Amino acid sequence: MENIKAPRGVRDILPDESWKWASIFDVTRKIAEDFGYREVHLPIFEQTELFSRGIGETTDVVEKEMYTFSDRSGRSLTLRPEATASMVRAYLEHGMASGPQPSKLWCAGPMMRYERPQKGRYRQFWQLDFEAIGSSSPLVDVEVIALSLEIFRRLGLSNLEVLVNSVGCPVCRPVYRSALQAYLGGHFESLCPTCQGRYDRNPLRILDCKVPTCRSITDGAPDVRDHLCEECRVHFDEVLKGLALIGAKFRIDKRLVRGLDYYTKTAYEVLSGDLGAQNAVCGGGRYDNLAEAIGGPHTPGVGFAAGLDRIVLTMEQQGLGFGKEPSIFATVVIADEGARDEGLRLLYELRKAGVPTDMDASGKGMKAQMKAAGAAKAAYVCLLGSSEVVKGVVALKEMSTGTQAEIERDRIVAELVLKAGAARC
RNA sequence: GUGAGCGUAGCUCAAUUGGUCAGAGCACUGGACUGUGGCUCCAGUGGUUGGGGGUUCAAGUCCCCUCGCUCACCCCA
Repeated sequence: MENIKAPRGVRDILPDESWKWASIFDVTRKIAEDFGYREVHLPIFEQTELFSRGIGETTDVVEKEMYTFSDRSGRSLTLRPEATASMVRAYLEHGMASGPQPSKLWCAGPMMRYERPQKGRYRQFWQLDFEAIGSSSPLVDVEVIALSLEIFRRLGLSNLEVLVNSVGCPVCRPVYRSALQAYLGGHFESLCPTCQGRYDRNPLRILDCKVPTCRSITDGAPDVRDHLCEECRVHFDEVLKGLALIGAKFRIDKRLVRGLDYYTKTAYEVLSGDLGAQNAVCGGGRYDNLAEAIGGPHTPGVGFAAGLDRIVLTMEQQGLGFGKEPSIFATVVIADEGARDEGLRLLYELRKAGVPTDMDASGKGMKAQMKAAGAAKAAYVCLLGSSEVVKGVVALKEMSTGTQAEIERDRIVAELVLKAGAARC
């Protein structure tokens, strides 16, 4: 066990941090209920084809970021790099189309991508994933976006930017693509090398380039909105109208394109101003062709994924609170060995009664036990020595004030249950 | 995959031009206060200075390699 460390790009979420994560899950779970989304737990590995066909063979994720391996029977499996494809797979596999539509589902869990780690980017990262599958209504797009914004609102996040765009559909995207290529062709020599490479493979990505010269070229590029087909144009307008109606703050960004092939129509992103270069805290959109791509019937869907690691980073950066950190409520302190048995009994009576209680197990001196109680931020100490045991009492010390009083042994549990209950409110 | 910066006790960091430089604070454990925490004081545990090689009388301190971390490109949550 010497020198074995966690693999590159993964990390341990330790107690000082994990309780913050738990509080975010609490908030998320409540919002899911408020919006009518039900939780599912999905496998963290799937057949490789699910992702290669669903996300798109030529995407970066599939080409170079997947953890793919064969199991002992030779099947090719892949650690999930995202959840949407799994969600749609589960929807199809369990015939959810026969239930009320759309199926509104969510899940939370780790995703794995083989990338170079940097601020806000890990090889195993956590996402909150919400999907509404089985409806093509723009109101569902609105709901999904609104849900993500509600999460950030309740967590108290500020300095966020919401970008919305439409990436069209198989009917109009090729038209726009050609128009874009025609325009960019005139500036080909001025584009950066990577963009020149993107020109044929994925010209839409050039809109996203950060190189200043590319940006100034694309400033004058044709706008997707002028090339959407009737259906996509109407859909986009409805989404924008719906967002405006519910008072969502957002900006239309014609440069917004998504890296995954399955997106159609609505694409959106939420950016945090308090992260590094990896500033997307949430991204999503509509994927009406995903189900077919993985072998199912045509099934529209829309959803988003929010990055938990990045949410936590942003919240810490903004100095936001995470609710109350759990701590022990009472500590049983033994003054001498003659009280140890009684102390043990009291410890478990309190625990059974639901009072978070601890007690030293290693035979430390009383002073050390008191110190530990203080360090654990216990609100009360139940002090037991031989004399207390004989008298049938417990010396109850309130740590914040230092005051101490003797309570009858048979009343102590009820007393602490009461105090603990009051402390929770 | 590419580039830059950095790697000294659990944590945060010291160590003049290579020469008692392997230290401090915090944390932890114990003690001063033999039945009482948060303050103070004292002591102790803890490092083959990421690893390997080289230069030198002498290297955390210079050179090379390697591993790792961080940030950025790329891409995205």
